[in-house]
Amino acid sequence: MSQEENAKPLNFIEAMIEEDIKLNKHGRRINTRFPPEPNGYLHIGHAKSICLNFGLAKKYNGICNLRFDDTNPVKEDVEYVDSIKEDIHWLGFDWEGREYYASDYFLQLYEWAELLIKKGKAYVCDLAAEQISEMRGTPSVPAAPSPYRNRSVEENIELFRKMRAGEFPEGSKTLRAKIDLASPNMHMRDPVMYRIIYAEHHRTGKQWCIYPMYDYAHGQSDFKEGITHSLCTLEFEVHRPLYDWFLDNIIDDAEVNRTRTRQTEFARLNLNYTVMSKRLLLQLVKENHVHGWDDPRMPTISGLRRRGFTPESIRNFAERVGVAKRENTIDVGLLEHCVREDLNQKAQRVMGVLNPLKVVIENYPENQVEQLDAINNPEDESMGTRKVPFTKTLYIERDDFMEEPPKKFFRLAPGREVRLRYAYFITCKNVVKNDLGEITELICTYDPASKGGNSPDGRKVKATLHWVSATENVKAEIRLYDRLFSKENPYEVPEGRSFLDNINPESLKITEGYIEPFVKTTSEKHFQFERLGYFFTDYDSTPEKLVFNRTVGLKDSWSKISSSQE
RNA sequence: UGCCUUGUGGUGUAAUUGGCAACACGUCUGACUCUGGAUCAGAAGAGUCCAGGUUCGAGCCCUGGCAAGGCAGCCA
Repeated sequence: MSQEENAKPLNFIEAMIEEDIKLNKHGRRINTRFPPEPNGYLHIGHAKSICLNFGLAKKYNGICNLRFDDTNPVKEDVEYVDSIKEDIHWLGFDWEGREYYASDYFLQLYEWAELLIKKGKAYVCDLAAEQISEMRGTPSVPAAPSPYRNRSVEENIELFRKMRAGEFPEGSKTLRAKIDLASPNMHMRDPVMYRIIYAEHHRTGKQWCIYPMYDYAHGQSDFKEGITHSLCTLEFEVHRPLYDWFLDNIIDDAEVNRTRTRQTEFARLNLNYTVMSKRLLLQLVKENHVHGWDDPRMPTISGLRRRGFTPESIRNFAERVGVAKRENTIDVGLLEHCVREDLNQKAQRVMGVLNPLKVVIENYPENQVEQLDAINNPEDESMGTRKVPFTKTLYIERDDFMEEPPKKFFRLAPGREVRLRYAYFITCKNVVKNDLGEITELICTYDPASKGGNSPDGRKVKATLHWVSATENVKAEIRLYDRLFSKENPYEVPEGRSFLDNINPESLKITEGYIEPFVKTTSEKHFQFERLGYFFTDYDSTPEKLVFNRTVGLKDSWSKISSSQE
């Protein structure tokens, strides 16, 4: 551990771990786990948990397991386990072969269930789901006892074995823990441990027709793996007494129980301008509001990856949001800041014009093509330089010209001189318009002495524009992504409307752009289109048809000024 | 309604045996600049949910409120 890391304040989980280490609670052993249910794609909220669990293990010389919480075969699928593994690896973490499944422990769990039955701590209940629900009472009214609560151990064992053998129809019986019907904690009112489901499990196939509930599986799985710190989100807080109850009643060794796995809860990540629940993300996909789980507008890890986010930027983000127990909503601005910070250091610079305005340099030779030197990354000299072709007709960005420039607009205007990056100073001489009065092209002159971007007489210009040759360029499809929702809180809707009404209609704009030819010859994938933003080569991109996704725009102080002037 | 958890600048996160509330993002200045980017320098912005109490001194301790979230699936 470096001194710098040492100096950083600890979050409450780190403080707890350091205390445990000091007390030698687990013999200096630290073992965390990341326990996704394979029923959906991972999102940025999971990334926080992944960074936390794997990060803690790394920091304290421990290990972190990957464990799929696959106790509900009707919702789970291998498609999801594959994507989850890919995402974790992409984020830069490795479980080093410790890939486990709750379903690995089905037999052990079953045997422990028989143990609890024999101890008189569990019973087979014939009540239907609705009946159990009705009899459970309310937080202030105790539950009514199931009429099957006092079956003999022998009868319970026999029935439970028959459940396992497939002798009863789905939903007809459950195995319940016998705890406390009057507990103010609803989870302690004889919770269901096993239910009958005749569904094929993605790993165990048709081997089982009874499946353990989360509460009955999670703590024991942690215990089996020797997990020392079991971290989960706040909503599991009320489950902790149950987590402990099962282990307390299964394990007879007091010393083991003193030092065994313990659950600790932290607040999940929320981001504004997006939704984070798997259910809602699934709905967006199924109803085609987005183009799949990896749509670059999705807060999924695969979506962020396709958008052009880097693992480093996401890890950094997870670090900055911190870990605590209070509910929070992070500004997406922070996430965006983290990618810019990372990409600023790494991205290949390139010039591209998205909304072209034709410029003719009237005093430039007709068919001349000059190859000018351009710097690949001013933040990283080792990335070298490239050539950019300059010709008589060029494109500049329409936004970079104003016929009647307001105060503080420094760019091109009639009679004004600006620099074309890495090229020449040009002066706007004439504005050409069509019959509708729309500007169709600009007639400019250039100063041959300013080649490379500086004038020998020391003349200064106030602006530097990006540009691309109108004849020497490559066309590309540009996908301009923006926030998926136009409301900071997408759930905030008038009576009877849904979060879908808050989808930002401008979250995706597809346009065509002109990029300097270099973009076609490089193997780089992340680019900064100078003065525009960061762009990432989409999976759909081919040598014949380049496709770029806008990851995020550059910080733009002019847009602030111009919008405040309105 | 019962139980559990949480209340610190706009947003997050700190404040290690009580000792002038710190850091990041954002915002606003200014410098510099061949990206109105980056970088650098600086500023504004909370007196810690409220009310009492203990103390020389309370964000931290005590008492009483208030607010927000969670829990009543054979989901996780």
